[in-house]
Amino acid sequence: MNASTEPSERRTHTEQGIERKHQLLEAAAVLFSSKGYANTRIADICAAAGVAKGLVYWYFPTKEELFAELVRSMRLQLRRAQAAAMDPNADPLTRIRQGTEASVVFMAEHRAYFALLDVERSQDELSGRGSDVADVLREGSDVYATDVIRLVRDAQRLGLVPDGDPQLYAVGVLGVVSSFSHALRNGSLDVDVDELAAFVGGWVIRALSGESHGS
Amino acid sequence: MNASTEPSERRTHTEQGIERKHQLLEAAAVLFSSKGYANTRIADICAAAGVAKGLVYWYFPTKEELFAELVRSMRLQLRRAQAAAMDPNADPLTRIRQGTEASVVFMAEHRAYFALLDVERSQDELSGRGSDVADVLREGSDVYATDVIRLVRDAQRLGLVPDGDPQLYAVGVLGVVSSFSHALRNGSLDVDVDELAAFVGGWVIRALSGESHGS
DNA sequence: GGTTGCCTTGACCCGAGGGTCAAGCGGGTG
DNA sequence: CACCCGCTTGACCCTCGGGTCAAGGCAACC
Repeated sequence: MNASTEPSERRTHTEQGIERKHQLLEAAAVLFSSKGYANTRIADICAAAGVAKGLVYWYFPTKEELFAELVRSMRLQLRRAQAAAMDPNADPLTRIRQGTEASVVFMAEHRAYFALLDVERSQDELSGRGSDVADVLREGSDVYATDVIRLVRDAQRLGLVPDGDPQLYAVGVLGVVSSFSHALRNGSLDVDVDELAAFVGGWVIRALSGESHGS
Repeated sequence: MNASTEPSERRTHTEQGIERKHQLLEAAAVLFSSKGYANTRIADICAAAGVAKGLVYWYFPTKEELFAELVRSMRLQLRRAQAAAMDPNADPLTRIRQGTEASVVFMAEHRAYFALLDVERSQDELSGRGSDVADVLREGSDVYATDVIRLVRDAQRLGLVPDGDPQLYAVGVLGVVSSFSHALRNGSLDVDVDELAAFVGGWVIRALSGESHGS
């Protein structure tokens, strides 16, 4: 009922072992995001990585846990990218725009992988019932929400955003990023990445404030 | 490779048969949208509808086709709701807002069922490979897109929306509706429906024009 | 050379679940 | 009454795929 998150019964890996694990995660990421979780067989992952099927279970307890690890890792990277992009001295609205643009760029650069985070929408797909994974996903998506909610509150306090439920604004902000991510992936959206990021940033700012803010 | 869309080999149904078919669709809708497509067993649907398992295959060739029929039906209803809400004499921007608000209301009223349309995002889940269903989904989501794109173009021509790729605007509009739909379903979003609709309508208008338009 | 422990293999197991089928039921029609 | 046909059943089949396992390598260290 636990294992994996951190302690208990953890295997020790050599240099080579760690690398092999990354290979598997890499292969899994590509397949999951192109064919979807359900349509990706353990055997596919192994074939892609060029190893035998049993090996997966040396590194991961279950398919779900392998997936969860991928999601955690992607999320960590994304948050780092966001944090790096947000100027701590800027006003909340600007910070939201910076975070949004960073998300778009990140998602474009990691197209394949980013699809995984999109799964948070269809969590239901995974949670047959209280699988540990379901928790990981839920708790994870909340992180972004609370972040944005806080920024929106700050912005409202400064009069940059009109009054209204901050949660609603947050849903809008997160949703639009997710939408463009999705559209960019399976879509006929062949625009320049920076252009797209700017567009989305502008979209969010206009939606939040009703005014176009300069870059 | 065809069957079902219309012709060939179609069974004739009695009054009772049609009703039974609706029962099955109803049960399937509830289960699919609460547990997801992959986690819903044919057996579950039958249990919920109180019939034997074999009966499903009297009315539907496969599980996928049953699903596709649900999606088609939901989409039809939604488009009707949108069309009814849009004033043919209003300006394009207003029409977009009306369509958006209608979508939100529709989605709130059909919470459970609407989840199915959300699946269009995770089409990949279904399309193990060129399954007919994948086509139905793709082609279907395009309908909304082209509609919105046309309206955006009109609005731009009238100077109501700044220049820029109409497709990008369309993705934003459709995405935000989908996002709020999703948030409302599995979410802590317990706001009044009309209030939410108004919020989303306003959001879209601001994002499109940079100005708040009155209701 | 032996031993310990990380790593790798591929054949195997087994439950789940989509789909089939032969049989039966009941109402309408000739 | 006999027949057809739409409808209903539930046992059965069979594939697919996640997960297991016993049997090896191959280092490094003693």
